Amino acid sequence: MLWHARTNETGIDQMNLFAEIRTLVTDSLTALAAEGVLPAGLELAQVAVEPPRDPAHGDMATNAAMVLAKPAGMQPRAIATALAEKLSLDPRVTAVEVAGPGFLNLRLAANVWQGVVKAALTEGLDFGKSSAGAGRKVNVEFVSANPTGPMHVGHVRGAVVGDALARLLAYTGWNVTREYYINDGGAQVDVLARSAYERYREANGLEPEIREGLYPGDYLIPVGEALKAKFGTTLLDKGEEVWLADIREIASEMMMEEIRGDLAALGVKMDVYSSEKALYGTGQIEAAIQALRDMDLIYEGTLEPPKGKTLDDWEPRIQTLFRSTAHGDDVDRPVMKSDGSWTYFAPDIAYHYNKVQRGFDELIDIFGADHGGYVKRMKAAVSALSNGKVPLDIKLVQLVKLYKNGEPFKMSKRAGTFVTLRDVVEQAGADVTRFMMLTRKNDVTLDFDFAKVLEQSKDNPVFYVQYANARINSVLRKSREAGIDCSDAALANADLAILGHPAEIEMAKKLAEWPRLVEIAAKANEPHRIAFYLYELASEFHSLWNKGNDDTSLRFIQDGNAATSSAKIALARATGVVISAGLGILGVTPVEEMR
RNA sequence: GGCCCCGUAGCUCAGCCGGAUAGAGCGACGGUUUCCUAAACCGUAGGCCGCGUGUUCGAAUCACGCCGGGGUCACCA
Repeated sequence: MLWHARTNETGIDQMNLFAEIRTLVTDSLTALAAEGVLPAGLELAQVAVEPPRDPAHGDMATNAAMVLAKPAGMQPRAIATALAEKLSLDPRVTAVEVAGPGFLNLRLAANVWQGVVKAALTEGLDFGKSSAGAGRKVNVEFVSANPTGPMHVGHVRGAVVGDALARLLAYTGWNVTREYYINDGGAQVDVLARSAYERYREANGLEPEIREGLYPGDYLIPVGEALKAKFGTTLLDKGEEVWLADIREIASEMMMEEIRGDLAALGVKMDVYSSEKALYGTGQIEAAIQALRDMDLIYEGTLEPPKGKTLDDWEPRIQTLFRSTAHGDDVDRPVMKSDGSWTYFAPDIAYHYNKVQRGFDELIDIFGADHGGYVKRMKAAVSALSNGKVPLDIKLVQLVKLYKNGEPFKMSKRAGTFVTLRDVVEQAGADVTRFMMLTRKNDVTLDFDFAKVLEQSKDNPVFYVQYANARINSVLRKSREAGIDCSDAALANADLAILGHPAEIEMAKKLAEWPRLVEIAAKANEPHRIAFYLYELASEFHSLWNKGNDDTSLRFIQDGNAATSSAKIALARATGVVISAGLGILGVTPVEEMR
């Protein structure tokens, strides 16, 4: 067999064709150096093996000759010619040509592509998995919504992006922790408590006074009932100094219960919930600040007013500041208010310090785009507290614009058009919602049209991908009815050399991109790339399917020819495997039928 | 004013760890159903990749400077 899957150190079979061919190229270059054709000790890091944009240029292209020309002190063409000769000795390579300024274009044997189909069938959902993460620990913090109410549509995107990223990293060998930071230490939970208190009065038959600045939502009515059940009427005539702390506790816990339910409805399960409030009184904040102080990064000082922005109430005041400018920030940031209490930043520093101390090799935060101004100081803090050893990547997730039938849909608490996560999931379904949330890069705003996401047409990428999977399952169903063994093991042993039609080879080539795509997406922390790939994969499949209309030899089921059928069904099933693996990373359930 | 993000086809957006003639969907126009699900497919038309300079063998991609849009900016979280 010319092609065989490689087993890496973690025991996961992987077959990344691009990586394999790159190894072939670098091995060949090393051999040329040993033969004295090339100088010894060339740096090969810049050597890339990629699919050429134009398929007419072949299956793989490498820039090796151009990258090495200068360090080797040779003409690109000379290197290219020597390398081409070496590469053409490999049985996987059927043609090598020097092109353009010095590209080497490779064409690969059909059985290489057929081998990809086999690999997908034997490896199943592990096809494309990698050990790039090498078991390193990564913490993905996302959602972290205030525990003051149910999650609304604005939180959905962050939840989906965070969860899909976590799945993607797990798929690539990282040891992932999903974490939610509960913002329960600030004034907003006092507001929650006061709002809940009014609902408590209401539960006792009094008229609630939902003053300006309190949370008016109905979702606090059950909290009022619960408070009545617990306290009866005992708190009715008491001031908040008596009840505030208790009610804050109870109400925020109930809200977190609500939020956990919201996340579950979306299919998101956190590994760890960390509480901001729990950091107070434990000395953790003080310890984190002290650690910074020990590095001479904390000082008492006065900030300049922001230039170009008029603050009528600006007055210089002495505050405790973090010298974040020493780690790339634009101005130093206050960690303590002038009254001696911590700013929001201080516990967050302690929280991130805690994450560093828990031994994570990398931290990722998913924030809403309105927190953009917070990125540099947080990175500065982590950089300082980890001695620059733990990278923090912060993904800002842009707004979701809601549409109903093409009309913008404004959310307003007052007008009662407050769209909750539950509303979205109930109307669109968790799968559709998740996929749609990943059809844009995180830093671009996303339109979400309730009518469109439920439409069954190509306009709707979720449907389009699911439809391809349904067609594949339809083929498998019919094949089984016809008595063909459609187990993956049986299909993997089919005579795949039958898959020789260009359209079939194209399909296999698309499958071959999957491991590489996963690798790139994980390296960039960009799960949306999976969604885009799946769309392309589905497109390739629909195309092949329709070619069967004109050319019956391209149909998957070939009546009366079991061997041919098995090979073609294997190709369909391999595609289904990759679709399932991809949807799995997005947290979307593949459907078997569209009806 | 500082910082961050965005600017690619009429519209919505991919591509951006530098690679060859820049892609997809929608919309427009023209085709494809005795056939494994036409809920699909195929084709045509449509681009100073915001502008400029630089780095490079090579720039949509990197750097710097502009322009336009959005976000954000000391005791909010």
